[in-house]
Amino acid sequence: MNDRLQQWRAAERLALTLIEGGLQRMAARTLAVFLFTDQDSVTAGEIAERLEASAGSVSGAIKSLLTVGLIERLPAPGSRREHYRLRDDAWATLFTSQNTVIQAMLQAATAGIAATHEGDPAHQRLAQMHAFYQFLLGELPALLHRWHQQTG
Amino acid sequence: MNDRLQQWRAAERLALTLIEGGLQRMAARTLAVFLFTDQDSVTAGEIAERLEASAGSVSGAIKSLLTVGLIERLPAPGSRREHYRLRDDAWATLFTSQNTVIQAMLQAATAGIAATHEGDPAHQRLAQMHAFYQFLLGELPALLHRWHQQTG
DNA sequence: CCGGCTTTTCAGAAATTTCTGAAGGGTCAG
DNA sequence: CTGACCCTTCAGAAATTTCTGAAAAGCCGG
Repeated sequence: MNDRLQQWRAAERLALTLIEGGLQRMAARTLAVFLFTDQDSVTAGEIAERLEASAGSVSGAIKSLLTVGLIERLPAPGSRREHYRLRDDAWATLFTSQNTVIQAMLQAATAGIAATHEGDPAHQRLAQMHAFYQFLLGELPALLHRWHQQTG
Repeated sequence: MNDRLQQWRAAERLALTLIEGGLQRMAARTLAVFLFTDQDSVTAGEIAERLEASAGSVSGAIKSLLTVGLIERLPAPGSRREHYRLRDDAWATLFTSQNTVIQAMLQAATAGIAATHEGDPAHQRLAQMHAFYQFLLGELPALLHRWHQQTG
């Protein structure tokens, strides 16, 4: 029946999922708009209207999405308003942004290893942690490579 | 010099990293204790003392760590207190717990695809999203398999 | 079965995160 | 140069998350 309603529901559900995945609330809702819009690009004002949110919070959300690299600002098409759209490799980017977490884990493990003595149980546990994240860090580039090849 | 101080600092830093990774504050600090303790297992009371936190919050943290499968309750060694320790495959488990997020992403994308028409830009974007997470979901089992092989 | 020691539960407090609304800045048309 | 429009910034408000403290429940030794 009502396609619009269906889409609105799907968009809201997706936003909730994105929040689960670690995005901030308004950033997640904004990203959902970028996904579900029928236009090629949208402006901050359009997002605010669609989400019934203040211009301020939308501005903040856009800023964070830009920083992470999920959306991009389009070369101004002669209009006064800035246009944005979802980047092509947005999902891979979102996934990759966890690499920083992995690196942080590695560093934390390394620091812990340095602070403990060889034989300590803590030392061993930290070594295991280090090994796992080292492994992960090594695997991810190849994983993303396979993805890019597949879409080729 | 002061090993204890070094270890305490490393533990706190690791807790902060874990929080970045998505854990709740107290759960992260508790996990850090499990990593850095020199004992084989610890009790809730010991954790509360070390973190200078209330027994209540420690109880909540332990509960959540148990649920995610990062720690395990040990068969009572004749004592009145429950003993817990870090599970061997804790880190792989922590990583795997993101699979649920991936599955949720897939479902959200599927719902969106169903709610849009074939030619729509939104339809295409959702299809791309779906493809990526489908790919990821397919890769992860093999990744974890390689990890388990490597450790032997 | 009782007493003491632990842990769990939960309502309220504290802290943190997130949103809004208004002021300010930038840009383009005229 | 001016006016209109839109976006950004930021202090304060609102909402959510997280912690605590006290009460209650569980468990073991005696």
